[in-house]
Amino acid sequence: MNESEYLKSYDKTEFESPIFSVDSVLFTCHEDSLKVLLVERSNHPFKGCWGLPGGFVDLKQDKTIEDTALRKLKEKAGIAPPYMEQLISIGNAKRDKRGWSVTVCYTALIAYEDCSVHIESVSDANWFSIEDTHNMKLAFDHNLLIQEALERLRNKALYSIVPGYVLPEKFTLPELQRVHEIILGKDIQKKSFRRRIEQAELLIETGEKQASGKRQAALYKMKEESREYTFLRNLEG
Amino acid sequence: MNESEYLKSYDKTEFESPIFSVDSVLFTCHEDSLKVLLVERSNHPFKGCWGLPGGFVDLKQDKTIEDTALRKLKEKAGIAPPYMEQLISIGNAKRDKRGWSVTVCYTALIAYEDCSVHIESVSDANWFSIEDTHNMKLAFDHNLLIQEALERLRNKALYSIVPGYVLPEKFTLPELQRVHEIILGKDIQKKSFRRRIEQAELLIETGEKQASGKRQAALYKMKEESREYTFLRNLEG
DNA sequence: AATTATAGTGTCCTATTGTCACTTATAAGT
DNA sequence: ACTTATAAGTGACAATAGGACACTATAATT
Repeated sequence: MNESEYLKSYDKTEFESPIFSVDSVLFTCHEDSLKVLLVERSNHPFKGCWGLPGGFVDLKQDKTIEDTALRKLKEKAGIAPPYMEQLISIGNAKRDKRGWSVTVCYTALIAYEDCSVHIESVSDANWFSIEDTHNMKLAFDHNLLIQEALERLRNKALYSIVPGYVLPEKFTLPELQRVHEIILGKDIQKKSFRRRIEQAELLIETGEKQASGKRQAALYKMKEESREYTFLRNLEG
Repeated sequence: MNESEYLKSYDKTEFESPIFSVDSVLFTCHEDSLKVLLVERSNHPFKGCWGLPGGFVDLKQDKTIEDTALRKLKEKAGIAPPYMEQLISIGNAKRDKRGWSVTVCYTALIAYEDCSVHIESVSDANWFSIEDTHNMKLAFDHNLLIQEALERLRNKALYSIVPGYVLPEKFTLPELQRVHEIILGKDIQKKSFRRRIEQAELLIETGEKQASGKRQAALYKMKEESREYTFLRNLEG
């Protein structure tokens, strides 16, 4: 049998395969607290429970699993997040009562301001403080996924400025530092923080200033390279 | 409809779902060269091509996707590797001619000596130098997966001693350093390398010495914690 | 015993972060 | 207009850990 004959005769329903879904842990920062987007499930299983935004691949619409994650995020948050990264996949016989199930989970970051209007308009989606989710029994193993995402984000805060993607396009260095401090749960030396960002030339100074507080802080934008950049040396964890 | 009624009526074949598979990039080090285990495919698609060891989940046998990866690796390498870590998942409409397909890919490390006998006994599996795989057209997107795994392994070599899992249980510091040098493709300062391992107390000195070469090197074992440990500061990439 | 190659150490240099006091800019109150 | 309070941003030195490289130690070979 040659390949084209094989492909014609191939029936993918012949072997039982796992249920496959895609989920996302979407973080933002608001009022000095790290938040995660949760969605109230309208269907079984875990009907009425809160869980991560996600769902099944639409084989017609989605070209990649990232498309699936983005499509589901856009439904709930209104826009595509400026930062998204694959976190982990979990697959086992127990996580879903319907049967053997696999999820690919993404981590994403977005500015609160960029989606607050949409989220407030959607009745079944809401931001929750990370600490609050620890006391909630979320759908499936979504508590675990949030925990994994949080650990990854904390690591990122130590050796990159990726956490900055929870801020609007233009932001100040004190704002960026505060985001890192919230994620790490501890204060950072202002000088250390600024110095490494300056040396690595990770930000573009817009020339504008933020008109708030006392002395006005300079506004910066992310460089595209900052997405990938990792410092040679971590901030001390 | 309550949950148990829902579960009874649930038919997972109702919605088309992607083909789902699990693959592994198994590395070892031998004769001053980084090797990867490849398997010659006996079935379509890519019949006759070399590809990564992997396959479909056996819903009866496998409890988790890691079980699937391990089962397939054991078939080809004879034993379970001492280090395994999830690398990435790739899922899209194009990677498999049979249809929309997802793979979860693992990276694993093993000592050459621990599986050479088995691999030599298996006709369809073999070690290939990383450089050689670059000139081979592997099945599916397996060239890409190897590339991703290699980048991850290089990173690990900069901030951990995880690459040591390509050595037998007991090994010398010069051997470990050589492994890192092979992976990084550049020499490392002996003193720097030894110092950081000593300071972090990552290895157990067995008290034995290796009887080869001129001066005999001390033999060490991995500590279980070394699997997770990351240095605060990288070796210079 | 001398030679040689590899294992392992001592020491100084360098780069980056930690610490913290200091200066600068702006809003608000007098 | 001047003062004051507060947050932004800088200067300077200490501490830490890797880079460089010469040195010593140990075993096999001659």
